Amino acid sequence: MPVFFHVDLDAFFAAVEVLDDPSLGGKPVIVGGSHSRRGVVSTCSYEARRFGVHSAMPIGEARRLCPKGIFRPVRMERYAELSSRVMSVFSDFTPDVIRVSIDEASLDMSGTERLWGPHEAAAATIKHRVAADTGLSISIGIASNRYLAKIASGLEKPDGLVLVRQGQEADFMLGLGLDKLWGAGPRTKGRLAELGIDSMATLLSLSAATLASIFGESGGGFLYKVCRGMDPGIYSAEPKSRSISTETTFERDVRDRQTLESVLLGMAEELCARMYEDGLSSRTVVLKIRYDDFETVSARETKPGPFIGSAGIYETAQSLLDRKWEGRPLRLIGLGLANLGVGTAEQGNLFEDDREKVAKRSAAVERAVFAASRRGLGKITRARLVPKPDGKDTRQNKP
DNA sequence: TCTGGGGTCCTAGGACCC
DNA sequence: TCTGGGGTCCTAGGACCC
Repeated sequence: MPVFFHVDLDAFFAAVEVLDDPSLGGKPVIVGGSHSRRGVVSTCSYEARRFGVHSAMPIGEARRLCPKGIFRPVRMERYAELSSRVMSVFSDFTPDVIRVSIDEASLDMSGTERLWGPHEAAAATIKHRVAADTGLSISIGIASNRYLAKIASGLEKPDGLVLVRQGQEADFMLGLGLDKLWGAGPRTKGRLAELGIDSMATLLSLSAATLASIFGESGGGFLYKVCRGMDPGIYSAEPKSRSISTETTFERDVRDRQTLESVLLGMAEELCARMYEDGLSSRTVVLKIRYDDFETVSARETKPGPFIGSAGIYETAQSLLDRKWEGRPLRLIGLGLANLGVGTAEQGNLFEDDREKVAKRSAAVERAVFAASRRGLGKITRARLVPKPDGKDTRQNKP
């Protein structure tokens, strides 16, 4: 019998802040936004949630709702470190651990009763181990498929443990409100409400064909399965495409081309370095801009062959900016690489003309520079990225 | 009180080829 | 002269998640 545990760290970022500063225990801790005017809440403690604060809420609103809240910036490296320790605990219980996000994992615990006893006992053991090794608290959902386990893990947070018994999958879903459906966001829920579908039972009464006609083949199929307690296959496959991206929201809107270009140049270099580190290559650049009225536009360009070095990425970004930007003030700019594949550009089938030889040589130099800066041999950067002595660096969270 | 950053997947339409 | 599907690649936008 297949059995999956879904494990979710409770208020993870806020819990780490309390762990590292125990005087925060029992207080409304709100992580996010750093010092930015335009930040949002990333995670907050359960004490803060009692004031109505929640994830993705603008920091200003959180401050208004919870004036005595303790606001902390995001320390992603520290969270990543603890996340790794927690994940390694999970690996002691089963070799099949899917790390879903920094604070969640899906464990295939099928056939582990001999080793760890009944599932609820095993879950309790995992909780103890995580608490002993890291001081953190987790919630666990247990079910015969990953989707139900995921739902179950969220029902009794914090420190929750919910088991969906074999054969009870459909009944379990029937007992839940539509608000508990994972994978149906505000848009889908709104559409369901419009159609008068206000309960799991009503949703269950609709045929697969009806659902597909309303929500499309994929969305309809998802809803059809999920309300029956069947696995829609949320974490099953390897990701089809990989992409990496970076974006920044300016402290104040920007309409100066020079500023935008220097931000793009820094982004091109950062993305290029990440791509090399992961041993990937890409032929597609994606530019994203958001105007002051929040209108968001993207543009992409795919080249016949992979990018070699950051120069080509930067040049493509510039031409995309030419094509898309209307010159109105921007609140955000972002750059990404899509269609990432394994293998460095050198291994791709490229024409060996002279220009490319030169490009390769400069890419090799660039890689050496990235490697050197990773080893801490001083910060090497292009002159254009150094803030002018009199000017302000408008980039946020970028020292 | 305005709305972060990093991802994945889906859809619809166009281009191009057979 | 007009009309077909099917397949693949690409683009832009949107939904959703943590």
